[in-house]
Amino acid sequence: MIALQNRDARREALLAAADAVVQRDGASASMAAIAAEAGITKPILYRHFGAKGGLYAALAERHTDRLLDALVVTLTAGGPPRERVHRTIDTYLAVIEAEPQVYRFLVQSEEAALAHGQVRGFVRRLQELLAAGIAHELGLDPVDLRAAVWAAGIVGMVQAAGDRWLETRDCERQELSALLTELLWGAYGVAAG
Amino acid sequence: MIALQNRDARREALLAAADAVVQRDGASASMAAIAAEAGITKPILYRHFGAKGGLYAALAERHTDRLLDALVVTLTAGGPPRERVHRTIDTYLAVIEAEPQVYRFLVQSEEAALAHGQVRGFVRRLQELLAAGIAHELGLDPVDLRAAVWAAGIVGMVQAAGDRWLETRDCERQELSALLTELLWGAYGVAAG
DNA sequence: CCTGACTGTTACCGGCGGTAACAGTGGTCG
DNA sequence: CGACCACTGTTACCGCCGGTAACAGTCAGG
Repeated sequence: MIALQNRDARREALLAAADAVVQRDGASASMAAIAAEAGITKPILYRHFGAKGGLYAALAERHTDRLLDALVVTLTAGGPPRERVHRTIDTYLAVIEAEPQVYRFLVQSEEAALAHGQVRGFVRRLQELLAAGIAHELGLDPVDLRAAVWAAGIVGMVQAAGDRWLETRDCERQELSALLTELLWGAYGVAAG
Repeated sequence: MIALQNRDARREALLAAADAVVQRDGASASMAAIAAEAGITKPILYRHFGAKGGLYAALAERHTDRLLDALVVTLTAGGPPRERVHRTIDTYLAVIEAEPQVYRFLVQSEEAALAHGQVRGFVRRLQELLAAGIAHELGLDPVDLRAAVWAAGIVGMVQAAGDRWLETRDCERQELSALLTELLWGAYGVAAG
């Protein structure tokens, strides 16, 4: 039975079409639009992905895996902690700069976050990844409260600043990542006293 | 003409009904459900608020004004900067703890954020408020890039950590606000080296 | 040639946001 | 008094969405 082989290829093609539509229309892409982009009709989409959440989950997984891999690379690279953090923040910003529509889809779309109950939200996975890194670096238990809270806070910090930057574009990317690294290293506390 | 007087009272009643439905059903409250809660039908809602975004904007404004007022009070209170920041974070957490549904509505609802193009998103207003505070405290220009970026980052940090905490509830509120204040004062940088 | 699995379609369902068009009601004028 | 008018309220509809049932073509294997 060669159907299974074609099935996977088809699934990839459908995901590519969905990706194109999301990049064009934003997170409000409708199933009919995605089906039209792929040159087919809605029921085929539903046969492949179940509900809309399934498609969104599969779509999100592709991008999150890519981004998380890139972040792991920079996070686990050598060098002093501060430079490593700076490079990691910059990597994140570079990705959201290159594909803002995809990024908005990952972060804002409720469907992607609540998808299938299986693929957790992109932000959640990022927090967990960073929490593990922090716990390892500080010699804490992997499920330490401090590591988890700080990871969530740092992810939110970079994400919110990145959101704002995508809309204002009022500085160079390097400058933004430098400012955030400073903030993370206590520059605000020092300046405020 | 006493209609105008009644109009405002009616508007308040409708907002109260919408508030009740949102608190019960979350951000996915439908216009029909809100109308039913108020004992009327949909077109009346639309006559008062235009589109759904208008209602959501009005609803958001109520809560944001209350919350922003509370935050301004703690932010502008006396005391050393670190204690002030700690108290402000704790105020924010207390509010989202007391009314998580309202909070989710304010932060997650796209309608509230994009509402009418007029009432900007709650998060945006919070960022601007904090940016002004930081710029004032550090003696910077009110539109200084550093203040804007840091404000956005800090708001995102507290919000993300608060989100996570609402779901896990794995510590006391005071502990969480203390951890976030530490992070803001550079504890992570110090620990990481 | 018939059966059955697979791929594809059309046509529908219920629910949503939003609106048009009409019905009741009570003041204000000639 | 009746004609008018502004206002409040309703029902009934539109188009779009996510999701699905039911049917049509195609092709392998007995």
